[in-house]
Amino acid sequence: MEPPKADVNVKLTTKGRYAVSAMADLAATGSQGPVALSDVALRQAISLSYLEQLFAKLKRAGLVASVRGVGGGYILSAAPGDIRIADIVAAVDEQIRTTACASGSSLGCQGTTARCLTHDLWDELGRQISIFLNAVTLEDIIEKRVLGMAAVNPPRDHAVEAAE
Amino acid sequence: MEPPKADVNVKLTTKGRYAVSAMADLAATGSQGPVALSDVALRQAISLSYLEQLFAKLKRAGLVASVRGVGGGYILSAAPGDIRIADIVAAVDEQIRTTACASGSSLGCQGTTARCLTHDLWDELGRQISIFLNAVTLEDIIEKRVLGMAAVNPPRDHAVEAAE
DNA sequence: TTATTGTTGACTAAAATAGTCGGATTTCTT
DNA sequence: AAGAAATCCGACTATTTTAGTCAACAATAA
Repeated sequence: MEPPKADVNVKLTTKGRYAVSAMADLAATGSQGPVALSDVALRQAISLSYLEQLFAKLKRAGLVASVRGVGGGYILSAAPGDIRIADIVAAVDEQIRTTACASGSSLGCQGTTARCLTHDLWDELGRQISIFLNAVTLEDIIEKRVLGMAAVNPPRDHAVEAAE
Repeated sequence: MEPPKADVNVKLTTKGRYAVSAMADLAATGSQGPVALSDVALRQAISLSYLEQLFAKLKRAGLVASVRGVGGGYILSAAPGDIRIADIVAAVDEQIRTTACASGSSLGCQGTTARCLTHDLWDELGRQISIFLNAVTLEDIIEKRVLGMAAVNPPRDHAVEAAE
């Protein structure tokens, strides 16, 4: 029942998007056999060489398995419903350097000074993103079950009201 | 009662963090008079010239006002409780180019093909982040009211359970 | 044995990020 | 009037990241 390691630092680049797109492609098309990257490259309009790089990382992370030779390709290591988007992004986008103060441990920075007043903010935002990406699986994507999950507890009553 | 324009594309760089830190500094220290950037630069350990760039944008966005000359500096244009983090980030980090398919309008991409299956995902994540940053104000930060706001509605029941 | 596919690693072009630098302008103080 | 303290302004630069390319090699099925 312990939550998945809520990796606070998430980086969101097109690399991560490509990886998720490719994985979704795999989930959607490769139900019975391996899918060749050249096919994925065509469908998703991503260069083959670049896909190879991404899948090397995905494989290293244990998210896919490969079959070499003619008729080979890649297959998901688990059911689409068991692969979380957070895992994909984490496998491909190397962790962000935690800029200023190390998030997670407020040791480096004194919260007393104004210096690291924003520490909690980025920490919480990272957690927010992480929770979202951990809650969505490949299956959700191909079943289009993603929309309308937004719900955040505002801190107080001034949640949202004109400001400009 | 209409929600603030939920800007879906948020970019999160250190530039945005610096801006928020500096604004929080302003909110915390400048209750009665203008605060000179050189002071902020010292306290937040950001280069003065860089701060100047940031505050030019913040001023252009109407978030701060400036007082020139000796004893001058910057002051918040509104009460800390009325300045949302989303506004600060938006003022400083120019909008991300919407990579592949324009988010918001699914016109460019056919959701039918596997091509843009992930469209909804990034759309929703952007909305998620946006909601969060719109819900937090400068006041929340200096009052340390930010932690523990995480709450996302998972799409189904498989919300969070082992996957590796 | 040959075509197909994955595997690896080095290399590169372009863009974004994170600044720096020099000077000009305004205004307060003396 | 002079000088100091501050904002303004624009150009320039270094570093890092992104998004690839390229070439050679390895495994495997037909």
